[in-house]
Amino acid sequence: MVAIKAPRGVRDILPDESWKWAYVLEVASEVADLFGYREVYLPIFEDTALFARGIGDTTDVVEKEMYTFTDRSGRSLTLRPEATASMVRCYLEHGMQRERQPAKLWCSGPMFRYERPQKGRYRQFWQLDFEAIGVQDPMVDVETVALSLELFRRLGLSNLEVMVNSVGCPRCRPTYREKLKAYLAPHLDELCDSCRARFERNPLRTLDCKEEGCIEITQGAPDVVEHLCEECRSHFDQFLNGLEAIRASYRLNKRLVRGLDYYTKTAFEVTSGKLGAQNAVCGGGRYDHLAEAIGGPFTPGVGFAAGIERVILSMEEEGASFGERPSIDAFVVTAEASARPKAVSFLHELRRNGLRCDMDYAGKGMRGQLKAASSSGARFACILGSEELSRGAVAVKDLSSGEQREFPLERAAEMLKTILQGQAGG
RNA sequence: GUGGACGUAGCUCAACUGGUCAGAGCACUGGACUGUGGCUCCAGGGGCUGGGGGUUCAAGUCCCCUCGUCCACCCCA
Repeated sequence: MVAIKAPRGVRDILPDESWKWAYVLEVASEVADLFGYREVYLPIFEDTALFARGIGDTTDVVEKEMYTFTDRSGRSLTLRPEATASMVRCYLEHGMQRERQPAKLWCSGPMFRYERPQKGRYRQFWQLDFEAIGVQDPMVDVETVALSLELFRRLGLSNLEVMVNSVGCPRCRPTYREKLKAYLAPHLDELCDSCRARFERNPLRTLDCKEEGCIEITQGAPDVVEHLCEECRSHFDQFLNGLEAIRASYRLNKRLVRGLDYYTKTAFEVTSGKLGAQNAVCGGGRYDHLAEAIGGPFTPGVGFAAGIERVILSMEEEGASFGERPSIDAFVVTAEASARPKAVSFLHELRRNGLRCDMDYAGKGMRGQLKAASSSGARFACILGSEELSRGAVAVKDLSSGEQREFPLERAAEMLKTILQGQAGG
């Protein structure tokens, strides 16, 4: 038993799993390239005010889920709960408005939220984050959705549902908000506790409630989409037309209200039918006033984040491929311990030729070394025996067929490389 | 933060109503096979039964606390 264990809600990604992560990140990187998104590496902690102002201080994330601490100089810092605010901060800080717009950026990395852990929900979790900052064109919203769908398509996810909605803007939302409140007011005592609390602070969120009673009440509530201002209405129509144009199947979900304050106009979420309660595999939308909230000039933007843990869980549930699991080409074996220096130099030679290989360092006998070769998954065992060495040769055994041949020691690396490349090529 | 289930070797799990119950399989190590793996057989290492307290002649088994996991709520990725 180890004395100190990993804190609650965080976990180690072990080798049996890490190669799957590498695959997802590789595919994400390819798709980013394909869509013209450039990668950035952002800090994992930021000034607390960035999130408090950017995300909104009445949101659950800011109110009760942040890992906030004071550093030695007394500054309040917070482990990022999401990446969008950081991305916009990065854009503003580096004056990217001077470049061609929109700035299309992506990043990946861990996010932190203090929540009760659950399947697909951790306190440290990884996201892929894609943001297009600087323009209001609804076609960018379409491209954002298209990017997420292409990413999931390449990852082999099929059991997905895309939900879209528009949450309006600071011009039309207040009007709608009042209409909604007026509608809800007479039913106030029938709503659940949390919805009563939402009524004042964020009435739109009552639409998102899963309580039977609340769902029933909100059934007849005024419709967000019906109350959009002309600009939002037009934006939403163009967005939906764009989705039709790329033949994306989506579902209009009038109850889709994102939990972060900065969303305007487009909101969307992709859910996986293969997950449990935490089934959102990606979520995002437009945030035209986020930059202003954090002290910058008006800077529209749209983007989304995908949860890597959930993507991988869904892929496993759907039996999707993670590409080829890394393995070894050759395992070097010595018959006598005296040949070990020779083995080390041979191993080095193989590696210089690009062959993935290994040898035993645990002092096993020849039999044990071959067992190790076998369980390592190596294609070949290269056996350095005194007889072979005396003729300047190495015995190369194909571990799947059992066939064994002798190669001249100084040409073995090259010959093995040729054999392996020949197979890779066809 | 709320509710429920659970916590025995690295992993998957046994141990009737508290009484040789601390075990098996897999994995690991070694051997049968003194220079040839995968199969088989044999042997071995490894657990203060998550931690702490209590009840009892006796607790893995009952009670309390705590930590953690899982599921759901909440919320979201």
